[in-house]
Amino acid sequence: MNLKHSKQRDSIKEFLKGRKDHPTAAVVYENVRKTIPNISLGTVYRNLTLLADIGEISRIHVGDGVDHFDADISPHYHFICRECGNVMDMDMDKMDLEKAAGRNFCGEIEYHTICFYGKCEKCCEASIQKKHNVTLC
Amino acid sequence: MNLKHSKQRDSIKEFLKGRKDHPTAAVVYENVRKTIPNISLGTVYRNLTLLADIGEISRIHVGDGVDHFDADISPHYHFICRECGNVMDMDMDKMDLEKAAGRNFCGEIEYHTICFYGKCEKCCEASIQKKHNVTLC
DNA sequence: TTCCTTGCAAATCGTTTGCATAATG
DNA sequence: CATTATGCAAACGATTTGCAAGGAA
Repeated sequence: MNLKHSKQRDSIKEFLKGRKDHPTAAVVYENVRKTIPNISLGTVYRNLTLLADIGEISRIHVGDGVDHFDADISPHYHFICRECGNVMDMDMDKMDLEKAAGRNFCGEIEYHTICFYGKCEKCCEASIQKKHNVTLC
Repeated sequence: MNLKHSKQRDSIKEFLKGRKDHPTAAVVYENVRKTIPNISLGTVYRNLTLLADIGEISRIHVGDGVDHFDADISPHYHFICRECGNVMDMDMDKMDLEKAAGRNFCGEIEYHTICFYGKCEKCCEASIQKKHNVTLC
């Protein structure tokens, strides 16, 4: 399978590279549409799938029923805010868990993912503000 | 909201308790149907969602596009075979990752999930058999 | 009787796909 | 030219929901 260039794919890649959050296909679509107004959702999905398949981006499952995409393919973990749904990168080293996991396991472990869930900084502040009716700086 | 008894919900719970794999709603439906032939898929979904919401079972997202359910609500990690799709429990201690994760993170971490991906024992054996055209005992 | 639960079918949501046309190399 | 990519719309699979009827407290 030989790839050919397309401005649609380039725009999708470029948009994704400029984001540190983890946009869904719908978000990618809405944004790339500003540059290429007649791009179709199908094209966005096709390219995201293709880019993920060839390893240029990664597809993230966080359990909210929607796929998220990430231009950062270096190994890292994610945090998902249960309040606002935001998906963010965790600033922590990749753990050497596969050796420990393999101790009681017959089979081949290829990789692992970790998702942390809770309340993000913004949502923590928001709930404090709401509770005490104050504005934090 | 007060719960009332129903044989449908009881059957769903009982079926789930008897399984160590992590059935999907469709699998639960197919099996509970053997006992209650006219149960509807909607009822299965409604009850699985309810049971998960009240914490009697847990809903697992492994990234295959389908929700899995688990009667074992004790903290543990999962392995997903990329060949056959099976979801199995990992026999390893829960890691104390949240302290390390919280070091560079402002916000509240409530819990975390880990999924290991690879090839399960069965699928490993199957590919060896295929490669060497032998039958392992 | 109250109101929770069900079965059924239709609706919804995210994603994929078929097809004719356009763009790339 | 051969082949890949696109837009569009229809199809799809998993899950949810509205509603009238049934069942538990």
